[in-house]
Order: sequence, then C-alpha cells, then structure tokens
Amino acid sequence: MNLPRRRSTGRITLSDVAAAAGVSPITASRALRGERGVAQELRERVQAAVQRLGYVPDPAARALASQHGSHVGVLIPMLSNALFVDLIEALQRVLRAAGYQPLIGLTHYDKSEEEHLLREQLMHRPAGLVVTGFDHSAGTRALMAQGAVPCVHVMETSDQPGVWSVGFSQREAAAALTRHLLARGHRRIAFVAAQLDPRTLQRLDGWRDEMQRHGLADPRLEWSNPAPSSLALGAQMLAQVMAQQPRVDAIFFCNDDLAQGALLAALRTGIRVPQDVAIAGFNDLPGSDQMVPALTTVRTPRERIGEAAAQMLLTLMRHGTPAQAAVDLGFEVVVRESA
Amino acid sequence: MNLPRRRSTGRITLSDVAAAAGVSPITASRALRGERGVAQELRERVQAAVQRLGYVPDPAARALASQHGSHVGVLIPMLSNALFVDLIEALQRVLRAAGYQPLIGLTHYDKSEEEHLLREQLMHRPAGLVVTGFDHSAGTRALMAQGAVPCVHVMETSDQPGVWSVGFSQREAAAALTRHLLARGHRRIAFVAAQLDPRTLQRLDGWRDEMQRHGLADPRLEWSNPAPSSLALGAQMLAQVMAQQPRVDAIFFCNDDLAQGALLAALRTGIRVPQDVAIAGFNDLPGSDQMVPALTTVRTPRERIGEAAAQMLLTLMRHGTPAQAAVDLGFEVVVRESA
DNA sequence: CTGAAAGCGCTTACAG
DNA sequence: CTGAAAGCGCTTACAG
Repeated sequence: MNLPRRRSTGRITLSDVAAAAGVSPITASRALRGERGVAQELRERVQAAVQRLGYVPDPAARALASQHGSHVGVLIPMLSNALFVDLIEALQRVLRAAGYQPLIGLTHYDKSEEEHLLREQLMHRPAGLVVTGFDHSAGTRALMAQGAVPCVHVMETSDQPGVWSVGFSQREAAAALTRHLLARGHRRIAFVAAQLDPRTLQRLDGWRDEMQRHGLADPRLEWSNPAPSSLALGAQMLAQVMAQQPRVDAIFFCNDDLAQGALLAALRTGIRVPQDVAIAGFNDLPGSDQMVPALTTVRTPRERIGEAAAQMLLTLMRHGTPAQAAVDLGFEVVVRESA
Repeated sequence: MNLPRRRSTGRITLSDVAAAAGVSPITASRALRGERGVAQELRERVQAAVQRLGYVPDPAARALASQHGSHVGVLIPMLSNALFVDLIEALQRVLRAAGYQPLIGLTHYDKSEEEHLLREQLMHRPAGLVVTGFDHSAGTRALMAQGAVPCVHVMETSDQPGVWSVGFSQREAAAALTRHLLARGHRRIAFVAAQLDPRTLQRLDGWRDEMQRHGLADPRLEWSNPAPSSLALGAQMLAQVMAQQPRVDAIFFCNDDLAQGALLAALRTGIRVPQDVAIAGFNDLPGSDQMVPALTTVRTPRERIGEAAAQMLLTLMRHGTPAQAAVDLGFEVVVRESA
C-alpha cells in the first residue's frame, strides 16, 4: 500500500530523537548543538531521548547542510622534527575534546606543496585551520583569504590586523642564546643552519643582531646547508667549521638535532666541548639533556603553543573573539654543560 | 514569479557539469568515479566539462549519499616514537595520492583509549582503517567486526583467515639479534624493556627462545619498566643492570632510544662499550648510526610497511582482493660497533 | 521560544 | 549503456 522505504540504513536519526522527545527535528537539532533559545525542559527531553536511543549525529549530513565539516586542517612541515610532534599532540588533545578532528598535512617545508595541501583541505570545508608561520605562497594566501575559514598561525607571532597567532619570537630567543654565549666570553661564535626555513632565518637574524651590537659580526661565521636537519649533517658541519681558520670558539646550531650530531662527532674526533669549542642548540629536543656533555639550548613552548592555538581556534570557530590577536609564549635559555 | 533559490552557495555542482556536458547528473557521477559502463565519448565530454568549469566534488555530499567518507582512520600508539612517524609518512603519501585523507588517532598504548578513538573514527564512516598490531580490547574487536570497514593491521602479521596484515616477525627479529650477540661470544645477555606493549613482549619471546636453546635462560636477565621508552630511562636502566651480580656481558634493549640513552650513560660513567658490556637496540631509529660507539640494532621496514599497507587497503576499499592476506617484509640485523 | 518546508550535493536502486 | 526520481541526515532561512 505505502511506498517502500528506499536505501534505508537503519540508523537512528535526529528525527527519531525528535519523535521520542516529542519535539520537532529542528528543535532537537538546536538543543543538540547547544544553541541558545531552547526551553530548558525541551532541552532535557532531547538529551534523554539521545541517551535512550543511543543517537550519534552523522558528520557528513551535518557538513553538507551546514557547509562546513567538523575537522580542522593542520599544516606543518614534518613530523620527523620532534618539535611538531609535541605541537600536534597538544593540538589534537584540545581539538578532539571539543569534537573536532585534526587533519594533518605535511608540507615538507615546500610552499607549493603547502598550497596543494591547503587546496585539498579546503575542498573538505574544514571548520578551522592551523598553519605554521607566515611565509606562504601568494596562492596559499589567496586561498586563506577567500576561504573565510578561521585560521591561526603557530610558532611565530604577528601584529598584523586580522591575523591570529600563537608563538614566540624566534629572533629574540636566538639573541638571548647568543648573549649567553657572549657572557661566557666567547667571541668567534658561528651560526650553523640547515633547512633554511623562515624560522631558521629569524634565528640567524637574532644571532646577527647581537654579534653586530658587539662588533663581532663576520660573514665567515655564517654557515648553512639547504639539506634537512639531522644528526649526521650536524657531524658533517662541525668538521667543516672546525677546519676553518681562524677557529671559532663557539657554535650556535639552529636546531638541536644538528647540535646533538656535532656533540657526538666531537666525541668521536677528540674535540673537547666546551673547552675547544662550545656548542649550543635550539628547541631542547628529546635527548639533548642526555648528551655528553649535556646540550645548552633554548626551550621552546610547543606544547603550550599547541594548546593555546587550539583554544584560540575554538573561540574563532564559535564566532567569538579571542582576547589577544597574538599570543607570545616566550622561551627559556637552558644552560647545561656544552656552552 | 518563480521561487527564489534558497541558501544557494554558488558552488559548481555535478548538475552544472552534467548540463555542460549534455548528460544526466547520474552519468556524470559515474564517469567521474570511473565506474565501468559509461561510453568513452560521454566520459570525455564530462571530463572536459569538469576542466572547463573547474568542478570540485563535495566530499560531504558524497559521504552522505554513499554512506562512507573519503578518509581512512589510522590508529597508532604515538608519534614520539620515530618508527611511527616513518610509517605515517609512507601511509600518507600513497593514501593521499589515491584521494583518501588519513585521520590519525593516537592511542598512547592504551587499549581503552584505542576503543574510544575507534568509536569516534567509525561515526565518521571511514572508507578504511589501519590499526597497529592485534592486541585490542573486546570492544574494539566488536566495533571492527560490525563496522564492516576494510581494515589492515600493521607491524605484525597474522595468518588468521579474514585478517589483513603487513609487518614482520618481531619475535624472529629479536631472535636473530640475540643469535648475533651469541655469535660474538656473549653469554649473559640481558633483555631490557620499557612500555611492555605487545611487540616488545614478542621481542622478549624471541630473545628467550634463543637463550633457552643455548641453555642460557635466566630470569634475572629480564628487566622491564612500564614507563614509556626514552633516552633517560635507558640511562637509568643501564645503571640498574650494571649494578647486578654477576654482571651481564651484553644488553639487548627493546628499542633504540633506550639503547641510545644507555650508550650515552656509559660514556658518562666510564663504562666501555662493547668491552665492558655490549649494547644492542631495535628499530634503527635516527641517530643510532651516529652514536659513540655506533649502535648495533635491527632495521625494521616501517616505510615499506606503510606503503604496502596503504596499497592493500586501497585494494580492499575498491572491493578487490589483495594477493596475500599477510605480507611479511622482514628485517635486517645492522651490525655496527656497540655489539 | 518553536516548527513546516526546502534544500545542501551527491549516489542508489529501479527501469528501460 | 543511460536516466528520472528519491533519498542520505542534517540545518537554514522564514514565519509565527
């Protein structure tokens, strides 16, 4: 007599909940999303029905109807830098607790790869976006602007209007570490960089600021290698720098893995640290405190950056306004034995 | 006169493409998904229209209509073990190229957390699942069974019917490394474990097999600590083991980070490796080749596991049947200086 | 504060 | 090999 239901999935739907609660689907929807302006009593009836029926909302239907999904795109360079692992863990924890799924995209420090990933992310209509730093391709910037998706930048801060960020001053952190080296009496302090990503370049600036201020600047003290950062590369670059005349008395490696590799190479080749040369790193990655000698470095607050960025994004996604546009979480120079 | 369009999004839809190509939306849909049985000519007209209009399919609509999304859930213990970073990179690369988005869930080696994550993943109707190992809660197993979502297990293999897996024999790998230690003349070989996850336990079995076979088994040689693996823990456990009488002549650490920490602690405390005690690890993580002395370990094929698992899952998601149910990718004992 | 109707953009049976 | 109709499970304006 009546038409057969087609493609029925047997799923408990919002309508089932509404019927059980004796309200319209629309009111059930509003109650579920915690929208203001639903009578307390109806709200409770809906909650009870949800419990009773074991209702689970369908994210796909929600995304289609509301024009945005429940995931947030997270664009980071790579996971093999422990820094980003800590960041992701923290982001994941708070985003997840609020019902959002992080979708991780790995840019490999490549701007066009980043643009490609963003385009891919955007077609999934993310509710929000977390991106690393501010150095993006024109295409990426255009996509972010037109998308109108809430976005927070991490690792660096910016005072540009309309830009949300959580990070610290890479430049100041590098300057602070350089001042520590200077205070220890070092004069010929080399800066050794790999990867040459924007944050490495900012650290280079911070080092250069201090060296110039002390009249110690010398381009021969700047070393770099475009290869990705690794222990092996650190070992290789230590050898290069030490072969130079006149010798440097301290080396500031732009990342801890490089410094760890250098420390191990020093051990292997009989270079005494810090007597023959002092060595410092950046980020305080796992293992740096275990090195022989223990590595002097800068502790960067990536866990707190992850948390704060997630909180800020949550506020934005709920159409709120974060208290501050740029949150600077600082850093800490960790003095150990190597410098 | 005519009704105003409501909530129009201005998006180019499949209907627009179909109209431009002069076919029905349904045919356009079929052509787009590469479904068999669409005339070559229509297929081309649709493709041309897609290009011309810059059409991008809406994953949410697709997911709602087809009852499954375009992402695949990936459940791993954690990212701070470099092993899983390599696995994820590989999985990500091939899954992404095929149009799937990996959704990473971190279980922290906790079965109930895994179950919780899986429940969360499943409500998003993933197209497929990648899970680590076979040691799951009853709830997790039930969810995987009822979900009917294609699933491949990684890191271990199983010959159970209906189970798909890509990995290697953790037990045999540990046995092979133990045989190497034995061949070097070591007799009192300790096994030191952290974390005690299932794969660590399998390695313990492999070591025990060999020790028993040579009549060298001794429960006092088994050490473990439930804390997560780290360099600092390796240092601590080396001290514990070395304080024991009679002394061991070799230590097999269940993971490289533990062994790396032990190597550094030995350096700090004047223990000579391998003369006073030989040290071996497992996994060949970054930095192990740079240690002083360089760490002897087992190289595990996580990149190839990631690729093969992704390929297998792709086959499954396309309703195909993989050539093998269990793919064993082997391992390699890497003999360096420490043992 | 609440609801009836329409629609989000696809795909699934059912026909032919 | 191709298509008209219905439906996936939600939310958004529009009314009242």
